[in-house]
Amino acid sequence: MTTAHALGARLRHLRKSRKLTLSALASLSGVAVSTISKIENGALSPTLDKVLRLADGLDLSIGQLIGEEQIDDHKSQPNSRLLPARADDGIVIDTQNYEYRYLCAELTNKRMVPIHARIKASGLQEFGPLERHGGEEFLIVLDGEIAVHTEFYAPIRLSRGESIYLDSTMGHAYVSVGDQEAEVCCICTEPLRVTVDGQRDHDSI
Amino acid sequence: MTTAHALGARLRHLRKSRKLTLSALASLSGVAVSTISKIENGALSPTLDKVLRLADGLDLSIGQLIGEEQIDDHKSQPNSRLLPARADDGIVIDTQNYEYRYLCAELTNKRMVPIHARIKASGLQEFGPLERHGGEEFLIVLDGEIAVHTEFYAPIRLSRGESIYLDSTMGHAYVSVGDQEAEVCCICTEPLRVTVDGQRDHDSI
DNA sequence: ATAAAAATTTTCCGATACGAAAATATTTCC
DNA sequence: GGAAATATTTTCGTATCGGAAAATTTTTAT
Repeated sequence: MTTAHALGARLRHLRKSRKLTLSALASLSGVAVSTISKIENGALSPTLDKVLRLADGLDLSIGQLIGEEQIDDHKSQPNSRLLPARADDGIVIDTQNYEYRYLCAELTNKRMVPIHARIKASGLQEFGPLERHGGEEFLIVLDGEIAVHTEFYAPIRLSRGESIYLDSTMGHAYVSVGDQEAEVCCICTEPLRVTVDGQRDHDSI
Repeated sequence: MTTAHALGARLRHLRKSRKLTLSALASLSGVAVSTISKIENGALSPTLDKVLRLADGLDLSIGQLIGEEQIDDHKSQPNSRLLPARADDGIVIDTQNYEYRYLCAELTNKRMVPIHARIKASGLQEFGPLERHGGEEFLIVLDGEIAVHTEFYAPIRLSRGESIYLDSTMGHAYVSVGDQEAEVCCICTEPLRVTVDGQRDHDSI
């Protein structure tokens, strides 16, 4: 079975990368050397019991050992990435309601997605159905004035310098108020495929 | 053994709460009825193989089935929180280098920490040692001009509307350039205890 | 190159997981 | 209450897991 084999390879890799011998891991985990060897070679489909002990010995969660869960470097491994976004940098996506500009898009694997947007729509009927997606978002008005329409709250007006935090799973729409198109900066916790011309085709807000 | 028993109880609870019979779960997971029964009664220490199939049948990750990992509401259960931050809202913290204003602080358990700040320091020597903390941060200049000093990069200047994304584990400092104090909006992925008068005592940037 | 040491794989066998079917318990419906 | 239906547990045989020790392979040292 492919899963068993995958686990074997994974376990071996994790053990080797920590420079542990079979017997070292055996004493850390309380699983016999021969058993670990067989697991690594896919000659055995281990009981949960053994897998939990191995995960414990390797100081991993079972999800991490199995490969379901990311082995997270965020906390342990200090990164040192940096990327400024100049005035006209960024990937621009133009939609009915917004003109998005993805900031710092060259920096991948970010935990936040910062977006600069011009808000073109100025009324809910013009906007269409509320948007919804995973995660949370924070928005601050850089210029102009906007109204925030949501599924469960009365509309809220925000002017320059004001901001809002909301759960993106709740339907929401930002529309400009007044004559000028408002500018905002929006930071999302999860990327989303945005609809352009009814087709989802861009990593987006 | 307590672990086996715990898994049994957990599995039974999860199955019942979904109103599944043993045979229903059996056909969902491909594990025999008798085996599931024995696992639930702690009469058996199942192989990883079976546990993975059960997790799959219950539409859970193995971590969630085992109880190591939270059964997470973030993704499945849409929240609907919302909080606007008005011009003079927010918790203000005054330090040597910055005057912080925590936005939307009443909304707890956020995945991002938005902060409005006035940058008081205007030179590195005035600033003191670089700051560092966990997570990542995104900063956009609302007014004025700043210089970004970091541990590993040459200083970077940003003026109004420009922004930067960086790993907060890298030493960093923002200082105002020119005569006026710059205003910025900074969003962090992790709260940090900030030092005031040399004592860490506030949840902060 | 050879011996010694260390690491890994294989062998062997007792213990146990697993599934089919039988036995028992529980629920449903007159 | 009793019969039928449904759900769960138990039984039992086979397959396989798991550990100790033997056999093999790899590494280290001289």
